[in-house]
Amino acid sequence: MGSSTDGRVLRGQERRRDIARAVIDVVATHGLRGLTHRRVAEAAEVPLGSTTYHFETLDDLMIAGLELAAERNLAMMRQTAEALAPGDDIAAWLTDLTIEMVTRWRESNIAERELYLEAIRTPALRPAAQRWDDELVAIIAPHLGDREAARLACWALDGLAVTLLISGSPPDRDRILDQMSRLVASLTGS
Amino acid sequence: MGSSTDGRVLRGQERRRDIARAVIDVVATHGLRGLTHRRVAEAAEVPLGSTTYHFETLDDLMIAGLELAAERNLAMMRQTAEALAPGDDIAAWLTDLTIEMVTRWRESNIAERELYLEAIRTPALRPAAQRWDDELVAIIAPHLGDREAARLACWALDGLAVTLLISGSPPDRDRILDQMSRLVASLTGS
Amino acid sequence: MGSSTDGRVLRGQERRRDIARAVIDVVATHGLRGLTHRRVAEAAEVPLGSTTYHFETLDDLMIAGLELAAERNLAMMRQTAEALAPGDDIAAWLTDLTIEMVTRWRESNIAERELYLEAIRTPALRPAAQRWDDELVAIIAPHLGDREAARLACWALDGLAVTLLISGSPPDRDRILDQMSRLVASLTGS
Amino acid sequence: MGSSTDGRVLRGQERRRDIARAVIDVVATHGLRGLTHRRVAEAAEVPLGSTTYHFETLDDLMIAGLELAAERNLAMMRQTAEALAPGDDIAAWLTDLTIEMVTRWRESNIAERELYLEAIRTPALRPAAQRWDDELVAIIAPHLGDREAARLACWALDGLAVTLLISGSPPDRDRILDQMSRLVASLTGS
DNA sequence: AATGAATGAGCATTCATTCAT
DNA sequence: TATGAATGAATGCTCATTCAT
Repeated sequence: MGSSTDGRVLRGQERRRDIARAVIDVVATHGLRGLTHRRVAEAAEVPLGSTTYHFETLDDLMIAGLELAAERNLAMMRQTAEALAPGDDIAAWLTDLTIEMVTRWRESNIAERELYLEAIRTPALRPAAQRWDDELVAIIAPHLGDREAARLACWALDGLAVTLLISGSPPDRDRILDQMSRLVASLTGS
Repeated sequence: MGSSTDGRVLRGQERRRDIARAVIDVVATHGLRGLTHRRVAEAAEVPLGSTTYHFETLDDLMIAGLELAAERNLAMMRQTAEALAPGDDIAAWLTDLTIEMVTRWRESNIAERELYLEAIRTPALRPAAQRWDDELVAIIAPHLGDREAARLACWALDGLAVTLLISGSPPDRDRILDQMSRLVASLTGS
Repeated sequence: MGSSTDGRVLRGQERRRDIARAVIDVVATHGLRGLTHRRVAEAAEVPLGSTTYHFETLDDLMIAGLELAAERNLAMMRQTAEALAPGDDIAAWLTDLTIEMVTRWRESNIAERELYLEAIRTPALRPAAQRWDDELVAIIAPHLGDREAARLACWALDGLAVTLLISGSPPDRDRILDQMSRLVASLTGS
Repeated sequence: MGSSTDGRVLRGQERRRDIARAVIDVVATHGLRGLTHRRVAEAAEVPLGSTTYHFETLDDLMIAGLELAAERNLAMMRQTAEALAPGDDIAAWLTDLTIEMVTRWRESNIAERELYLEAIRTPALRPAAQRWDDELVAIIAPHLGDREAARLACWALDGLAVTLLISGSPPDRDRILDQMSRLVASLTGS
C-alpha cells in the first residue's frame, strides 16, 4: 500500500509539474492575458478537470508557473556561474546571458517577465517572486563583490533585456559588452 | 462655421482623451488582464459603441493608454527635473521620485508598467514605448552626464521600484537614498 | 448503474437532437442569415451555453440541422416510395411530392434549401449534402429505371419547386402533372 | 443646368452601379450572410453613407445585386446563344456553359445562386428573380424546341452545377457531355 | 481522487441605423 | 445631395466554475 500511495503521489506530482510546464508554454504563446485552464489542459495534454483539480484558480496556476520559471532560471544561472573561472570576464558572462535571454529563450523569457510583474498585483505570487529575486542576487553577488552591486547588475540586465525585447532588432554584442563592462567597472572598481 | 467645425473636432478629441484616461484607470484597477471595452466605457462614462468607434480594437485602446501614461509621466519628470537647482543632490531627487512612484502613484505606476511590458508582445505598442524610453533618458541625461549613465539610472530606478512594489512594505527612505547615492556616485565616476 | 450511464448519454443525445430540431425551426423562421446560437437556444428551450457546448461553432449547428433535415426528408421519401404500387403513376407521385413541398412543408422546405446550398460555401456541410443527394437518388432510381434518370428527376423537381416557391402563387396541380408526365415520359423513354 | 443635372444623375447612376457590382463581390467573398453595408462600401470604394443613401436597406442592396447578376448572366447567355450555328451540338453548348459556371465563374456563380434563392424568403427580390428566369428560358427555348423543354434544361443545368460545386472536384467534361446529350435527346427527340 | 458535462457571465467586435452638417 | 460621426443592439465564442459521477 505504501508503494501504491507513493506511486499515486508521484503521479500526482508529475502531473502538477506537467501542468506548471504548460502554464509557461501558454503564457509564452498567448500572454498572461491568454492564460486559461482550457489552454493549459490542452498544452499539458491532460483533461480539463485535471487542471482545476490540481490548481483550483488561475492564481494557483500562475504561482505554479512562476515557481517553475524561477527554478529553471536559477538552475541555468547557477550552472553558468559555476562554469566561471576565477579570472573570467564577468561583463562577458552577463552579456552572453542577456543575449541568450532575448534570442534563444525569448518566448519563455517574456513569459517569465509577465508572471513576475503580475506579482505586484497578485499577492499570492509575491513569495515566489521575492524568493526568485533573492536567490538570483545570491548567485551573482560572489562575482561582483556584494549584494547591492549584484542587485544593481540584475536591474540593469533586466532593463537592458526589456529594451532589446521591445526593439525587436537582433542584439549588438559589442555594444552590449561595452555597456556591461562599464557597469561592472563602476560597480566593482570604485 | 469655423467654431462649429472646431467644436466637433474638439469634442471628438476630448472624448478620445477621456477614453485614454479611462484606459489607465481600468488597468490600474483591474490590471491589463481586466482591460475591456465595457469597463473603459463605464469608467469614461461614454457609450460602449463610442469606445469601439474611436478605438477599434483592444490594441488601439492600449496604445492610447500607453501614450497618455508616457505623456503624463514625462511631464512630471520634466517638471521635477526643471525644479532642480545646479547643486542639488541628484540621488535625493531619484529617491523621492522612486518613493512617490511606489506610494502616492502606486496604482497608476503599476498600470504604466503593465502597459509598457505589453509592448514586448504587442508590436503596435512598441513605438510609444520606445519614444517614452528615449524621452525619459533625455530628461535624466543632463543630470548624470551622459545617456548611457541615464539609461542605467532608469533601469536601476525601475528595478528598485518593482522590488518595492512587490515587497508591499512601505519604502525605507534612508536605505533607498544610500542605494541611489552609491548608484549616482558610480555612474558619475566620483 | 447501466441505466444511469445510459440516461446520461441519452440525455445528451436527446439534447443534441432538440438543438438540431431548433436549428431547422430557426432557419425556417428567420432564414440562414438569421441562424444564431441565441435563437437556437431559445427555440430549443435550452441554456445558451448548451448550444455552444454541444455545437461549438455555427458550422456545427448547420451540420446538425442539415443532417436532421436530410434524415427527415429521406424518411418521408422512403415512406411514400414504399407506398407506391407497381402500376402507380410515377408522375402523379412526383407531382404530389412537389405540391406538398411548396405548401404544407413550405417553411421547412425553404430551410432545407438554404442549408443545402450553404454546403457550396462551407466545406464542413458537404459530406452531409452529398449523402442526402445520393440517398435521394437511390430511393427514386428504382421507379425511373436508372440513377441518371433519377438524378434528372430530382433536379427538375427541385427547380420546379423553387419556381413555385418564388412565384408565391398556389401550385396548379394539372399543369404540374403535365410537366411531370412529360418529364417521366422522356426519362423512361416511352 | 440640364447638363449639370444630367451629370449628377449619371454620376449617381454610376455610383449605384459600382455599389451593385460591389454587392456581388461581397456576396461572392463572404456569402449572403456576410453582406453588410460596410463591406459593400469598402468593396465599392465609396463612403459608408453612400451605400445607405442609395440603398437604404439590405434588401435594396440585394435587389441591386440580383438585378446586376441577372443582367450579366443573360448577356453572357445571349452572346453564346447567338454564336451557335444551326447545326451545332446543343448538348456541347450546355456542357461548356456548365463547366465555365463551376470553374472560371465559380465565385460569382455561387453569389448568384445565393441571391436568387433569397428571393424565396424576401418578396422584394421576386420580380427580379422571375424576370431572370423568364428571359433565360426565352434564350434557350429556340434551341430546344419549346419553353417547357427549356425550363427542364435550365433546371437540370442548375442541379448539375450545384452538384459539381458541392463536390469540389474538377468537372469531368466527357461525363457531363453524356448527361447533357441524353437530356437534350430526351427533350427534343421524343 | 479524478473527470467532463453543463451553464451563465462576459468578451471583442460588427452592424444597421440615425442624424447633424 | 451626400457623408461620416455616433450609438445601442446583437453576435459568435470563450471561460471559470460547479457538480454528478
